Amino acid sequence: MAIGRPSSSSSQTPDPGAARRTSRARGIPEATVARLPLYLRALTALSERSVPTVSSEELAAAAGVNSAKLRKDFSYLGSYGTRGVGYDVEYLVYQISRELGLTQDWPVVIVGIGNLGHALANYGGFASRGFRVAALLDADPNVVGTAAAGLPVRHMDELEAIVAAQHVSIGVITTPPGAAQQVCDRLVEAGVTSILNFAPTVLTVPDGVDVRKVDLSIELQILAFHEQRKAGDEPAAGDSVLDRAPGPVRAAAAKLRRAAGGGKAAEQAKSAPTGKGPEDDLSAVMPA
Amino acid sequence: MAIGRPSSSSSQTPDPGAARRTSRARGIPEATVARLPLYLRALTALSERSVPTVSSEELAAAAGVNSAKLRKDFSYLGSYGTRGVGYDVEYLVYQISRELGLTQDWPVVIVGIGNLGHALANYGGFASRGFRVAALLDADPNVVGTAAAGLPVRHMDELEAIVAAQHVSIGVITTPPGAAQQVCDRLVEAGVTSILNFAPTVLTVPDGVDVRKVDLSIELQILAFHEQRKAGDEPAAGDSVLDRAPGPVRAAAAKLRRAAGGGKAAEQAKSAPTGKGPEDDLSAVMPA
DNA sequence: TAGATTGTTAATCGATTAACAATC
DNA sequence: TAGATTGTTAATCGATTAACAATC
Repeated sequence: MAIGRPSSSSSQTPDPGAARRTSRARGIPEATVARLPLYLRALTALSERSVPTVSSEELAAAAGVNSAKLRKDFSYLGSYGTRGVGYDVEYLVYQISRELGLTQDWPVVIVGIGNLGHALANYGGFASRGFRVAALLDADPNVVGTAAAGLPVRHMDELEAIVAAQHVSIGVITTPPGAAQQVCDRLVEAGVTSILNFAPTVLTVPDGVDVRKVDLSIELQILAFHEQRKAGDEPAAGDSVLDRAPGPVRAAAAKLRRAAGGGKAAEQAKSAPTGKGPEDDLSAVMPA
Repeated sequence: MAIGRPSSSSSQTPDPGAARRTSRARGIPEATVARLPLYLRALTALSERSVPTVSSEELAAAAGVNSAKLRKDFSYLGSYGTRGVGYDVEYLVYQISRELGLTQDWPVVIVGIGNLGHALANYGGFASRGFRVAALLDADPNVVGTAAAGLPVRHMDELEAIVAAQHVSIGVITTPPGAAQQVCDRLVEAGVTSILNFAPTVLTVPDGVDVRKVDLSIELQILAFHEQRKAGDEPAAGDSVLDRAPGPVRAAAAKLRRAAGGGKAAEQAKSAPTGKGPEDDLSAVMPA
């Protein structure tokens, strides 16, 4: 009954404490930190339109949150508003930028230059927020040497030198899932302490390294869950009556299935789209 | 002090209630729904290795969560385990797939075929979970007619016909931010009721339409926040002593700045990387 | 001053976690 | 039976929200 890699040290999702404690040290809840970029984006748009001040109600609407939450969030940063008036747009842009660490330069490396790596390399929203692409890296000799977003793709072998020379602390992984842990290990070994992982893999990292994950398919699955419930409250086709039977009946059915060494449920599982196949193979998208 | 579009109806982030209530109707908390895809992925890997059963401890490690949370999550689905033994892998794959609605076919349209649209069109993780790309759409005549992932890119004008003919209920927006709301409106008008938005824009949709958002830059900003705190607990450069002064002093300083019509803080904000510039312009990434 | 809006309080709600009885 | 592991309970924690006093 062995499974894959034991979680020898901390991995991404299971240490909500690490990140939480870090921010709690300055008293800013993680949920608030996650919303600061939304506020910053809305404020930047106002700034570009030369709007001098904005109320919590207006800014909340622009950011897509409710105003009580916004005021609560801002209260963790300090008292930056003026009662009866609102918030000074420019000042708030600066304070939030500073709080998020965006007033400094953050060199990042992107590893795995497939379509997604390309998309990220070209993403204007990075550069405008202090993130600078220090290097694009790939293991594939056919990709190395090509250009993406005006930068040459360099070989993975140069990783350590680049990280050291440019003081890179943030790495972005856009490799196929099979290469992700290995790439992660090398990034960490080279000195990277924050990783943004686009590969559908659970990464294991030492304490002190933060991993965040963006999963292109999970959001779609969550949408499907809710969509299914809109259509009429019935479960999907291919359903067995047993699946909705009371607990004890279900448990007995499960036992029978196991005893039969597969049987009905296993057949259903195999006919389901999630059964087998090249799961999560992003090689077409993400050469490494 | 006017800001952009008033939130005439519900928009994505501010209605945590809508999605929550939908799932609560069947008793499954939203946080649990969001983890089901993680469990499914781990289980699928076990299934491919022909592992027959798995304990909550092992599966939790593979999915990157703690085992108490996993058992609690599974308890909302029913009693699918066997005490002393664990969970039947194939059966659980099927049950979670069914719960997420992945045992049925979900045709999706992708609008905006830049690098990111390409990456998504090629993403193997979609097809293997019941998501079928019904059409790729773009407004740019130079893009229309080219091929991506073996499919022809079709013109936006065909949107309504495609959605109707193929019963598309899920749309993916990978356009530049300026086009996103307009595209969203057309999707909704055509009958789409779930939207996955990659454009850095707050979308406004009518009740009954779900929007989820994937933001390529927000995760990086959250990492920067934590990274900044690792370096030593000092705020970034460009800092004023006033910024860390007690509340009343800060408030007074803010008032002075406003009275002076900008002054020090505004200058700092302008020199900060988030000040001005082509914010969120993904046109290089996402032609529409 | 009167009106407007912030910052904070307190109640509520949902999520997490450890512990353990139930039971295979 | 003895060992293993689930499913559930209850405590704790963090996040959300409405309401309103403070105050511009």
